[in-house]
Amino acid sequence: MSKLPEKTIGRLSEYRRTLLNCLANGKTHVFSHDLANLHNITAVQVRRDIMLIGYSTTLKKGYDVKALIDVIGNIIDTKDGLNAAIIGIGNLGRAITAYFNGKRTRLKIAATFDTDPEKTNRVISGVKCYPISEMGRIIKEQDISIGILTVPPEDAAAVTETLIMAGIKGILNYTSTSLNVSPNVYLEEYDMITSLEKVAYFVKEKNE
Amino acid sequence: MSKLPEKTIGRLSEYRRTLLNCLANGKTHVFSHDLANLHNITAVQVRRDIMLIGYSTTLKKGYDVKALIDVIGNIIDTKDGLNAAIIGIGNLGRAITAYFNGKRTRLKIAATFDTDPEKTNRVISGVKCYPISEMGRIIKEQDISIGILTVPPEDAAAVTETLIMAGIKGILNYTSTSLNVSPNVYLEEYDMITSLEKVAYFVKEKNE
DNA sequence: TAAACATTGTTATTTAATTAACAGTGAAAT
DNA sequence: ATTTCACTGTTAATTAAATAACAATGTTTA
Repeated sequence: MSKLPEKTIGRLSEYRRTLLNCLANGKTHVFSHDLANLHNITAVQVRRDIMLIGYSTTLKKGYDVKALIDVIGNIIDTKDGLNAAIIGIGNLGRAITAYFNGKRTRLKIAATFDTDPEKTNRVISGVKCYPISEMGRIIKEQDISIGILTVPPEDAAAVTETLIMAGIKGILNYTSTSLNVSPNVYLEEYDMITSLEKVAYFVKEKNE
Repeated sequence: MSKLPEKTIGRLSEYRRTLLNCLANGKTHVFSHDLANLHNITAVQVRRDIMLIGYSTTLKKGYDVKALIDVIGNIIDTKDGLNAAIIGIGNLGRAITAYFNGKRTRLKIAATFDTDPEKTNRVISGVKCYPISEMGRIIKEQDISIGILTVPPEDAAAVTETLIMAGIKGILNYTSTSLNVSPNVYLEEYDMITSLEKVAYFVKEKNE
């Protein structure tokens, strides 16, 4: 089951979100073209992704929602779940924490970190905030394997080093500082300014 | 100059951010491999992107930082600038507004919208917040062409419809609801849960 | 000055991702 | 029944993106 395309992984996560909605609305089956419409992609794309993860149905009544949720879960989730931590509990850190927690069973934000003494040693957005100085210890104690960076750009490099020393396995970097990590740490970067500038560019393009 | 690859546009935005940093640090020239290292990509990729936008240098002392910033600006920015609006000024909306404004000269967040009367008709993160009921009017008055959606997922579809009626040209959607828009509106979607799940998947992969 | 080197610009190749094409098959319609 | 239809699964073709290869050229070094 290894070697799934990166893009497919992203879509599987999205399919699951939609499927969970379907389930909540009492739908038991869903067609490939329904999923496609809900995600602005083609039905072929959906079927191909689902083929790649080895699920298939003999019925012509669409995919079994529950079964498909489980299959996707077995691909994306680990058996025992993973813990993540937010580093920098400003507006963005809070947004992510509040938005995410409780939504998934096998992935959770277990701790947050900050330098500001006003924020540390309190519970923020439902999660305890620790001083960054204790980060190494807490990460090991709580078995945290993913770090989400929402610190000011000038702190990103130093924080990353601490994270890696503490044995973090994956980093999701929301700062505008591009990071350099060894290949055994998975790194995903996202910059909101770039996204906005991209939209601006294509808006300009369309109007020419 | 048209038909630049989408990925190139994203990288140009990132190069410019780095170049502005270089300028602030007094660097006047930068090698392709310097830019590459700063972005975790190859020097070939950098040179190719720069080739595509038609900039070149005869010197073997790297690219002229200032000149390159200008060339990228002429690609990405419009002459007169574009205005964007945040819809939903919760934690995420605030984070984006505060993070973005003032960073660029030809792109700015000109207004924010919310339904909560506690928030409306006040200045939040430096920008005036209007009630969503006035969105159509304000968008036209202030010539806003980009909408950034940070509302709860259940409101996304309705807000989008209003935006499009008001003549918006591009949408950056941070809600978990996937949108359906006509092809003359540029749509970019980003979901943080998906990103986090992707990181979790690849962390799992690496440890097998 | 000439040789060695470093750097860019560009074409060719490879790889990744998407889309098209279509065979197979159960369900519905006649 | 049997024909038509609607869907799925999968291979083939296409398109987009990244990488490799290398010629051209200015710079440094001996």
